[in-house]
Parts: sequence; C-alpha cells; structure tokens
Amino acid sequence: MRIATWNINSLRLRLPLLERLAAEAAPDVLCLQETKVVDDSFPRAAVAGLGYEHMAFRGMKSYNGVAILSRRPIEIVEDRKFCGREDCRHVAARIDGLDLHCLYVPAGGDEPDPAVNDKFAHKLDFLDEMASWSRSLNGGGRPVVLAGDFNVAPLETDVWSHRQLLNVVSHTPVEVERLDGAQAAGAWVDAVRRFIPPEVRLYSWWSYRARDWAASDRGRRLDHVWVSPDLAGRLRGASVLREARGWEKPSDHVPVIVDLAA
DNA sequence: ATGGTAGTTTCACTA
Repeated sequence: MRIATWNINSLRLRLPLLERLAAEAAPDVLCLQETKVVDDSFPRAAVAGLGYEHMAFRGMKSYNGVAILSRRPIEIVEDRKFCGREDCRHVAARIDGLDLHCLYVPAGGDEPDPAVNDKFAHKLDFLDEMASWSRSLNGGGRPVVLAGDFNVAPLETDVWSHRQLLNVVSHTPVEVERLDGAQAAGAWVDAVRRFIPPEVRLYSWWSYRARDWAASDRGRRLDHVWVSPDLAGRLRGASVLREARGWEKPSDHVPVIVDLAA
C-alpha cells in the first residue's frame, strides 16, 4: 500500500496537480490538508475520476480542511474535535484493516510565546492532546498510521538552518519537545527517517515568499508519516516529492510518500 | 530588521 500525505493548499484550485500526482506516483491512499472546501462543495466526481472512489472529508469555509482519498473501500470514518474546536483538522479512515489518521496541526502564528500569541498556545495544546490521544490509539492490536502536516520540523536537518530558526515558529525547542512527546507517547515510528537517515537534510515545505525557492532552498520538513511499531516491519520505502514544488501553480508543501508491504 | 507570496471570506485574515 502506497500512502501519500500532502498539504495541497486548496483542493479545488489544485485538482490538475492531484491528477499529476496520481499519474506519476500512483498512491493508493492520499491524506490531504488545507483542502479549503466545505463538504457540500467537495469535488467528489473529479476525485473519483482519478480512481479515488472512496473518500472521507471534513471541510469548512476558507480555512483548514482534511480529506482521505482511497482506491480501496473505506470501512469506518471518524473525526476528533481537537482542543474542543470544530476546525476540521482531523479525519480518520479504516482501509484494509489499517487505521489511517489525517492531521493538520495548527501553524501557530508568528510569535513563539503562548502568553501573548493565542495561536501558538493552541498549537502547543494541540500537540499535547496528540500525545494523550495517540497513546490510547496504540496497543489495540490494529496497525495505525498518523500522517499529515504537523507544522513542526523536529530535527536539526529538518530545517535549512537550525541556528537561525531556533526562535522561529515550527522549529522552537518548546514545539519540538511537544512533538517528540507525542511521538514517544505512542512509540510512533518516523517512517520517512527510516529510509532517509537523520544526517541527511530533508524538507517538505518551501515558503512562497522566496524569490527562487530552489536556489535559496530554505525549506523545512513539516509533513510527517508515523506508523505504529507493529507496522515498522512492513515499511518498504519512503520519499519526498521535491519536484512537485516546481509544478505549475504549486502548493508550498510537497507530497510525502510511504510504501507498506501488503 | 524587514519584507517577501499565495489563497480565500478581501481592502483582512491565515499560512
């Protein structure tokens, strides 16, 4: 099973890019974030036309929104209202007996101080809830995958400059500590770093604001796929589709792809 | 230290 996660930054605007991803990488299952479409307007027919006939989505007006697109039937759909909010940051689907959770962690605003920045406080709360919630997911004997835009680049090699980003939201020690706590809570395995070792620099996001994203290459690895320990033995490969950042009218994130043995 | 771009509910908000 090939699983991809992608913050697509408006699903409707990027349907042509979704088609290109389906053609070039052929994921069996796709987790999307920032779909930015209410459920009534979800482009079901276009998505089904790409071969993803089974879908689960939670959308709202303008912001956020998550979706799981699948070639295989979806057995159960759930969502969780993290931090007591209905802001469409989570949807889960059971596919072939595997529970797949699609997550969109709050970005957290600009100021990395929860006392003055409510968005940053929300992000820290969300990551703490990810820890307590995901702890309870594991141990059920069922394989679990957590995938999405976690909006944190945890390793020094997950950013273009560890030193220059220490006080920049997405790479501050307090966020990294929270994300590490969530990972430890479920003993989650970072699937991508099983294949691309931590010594190797790796990004999944490049700002739109760069004059030339590829030349400056000031990226961050914000998008992650974590698998439950019992799934680690089924991992067969992982990649980040860097070239997608150069596609026409791109998202600022690129797809992250993980292969699991059947 | 600043400003840069993109998407959506636009002269404002989020990322």
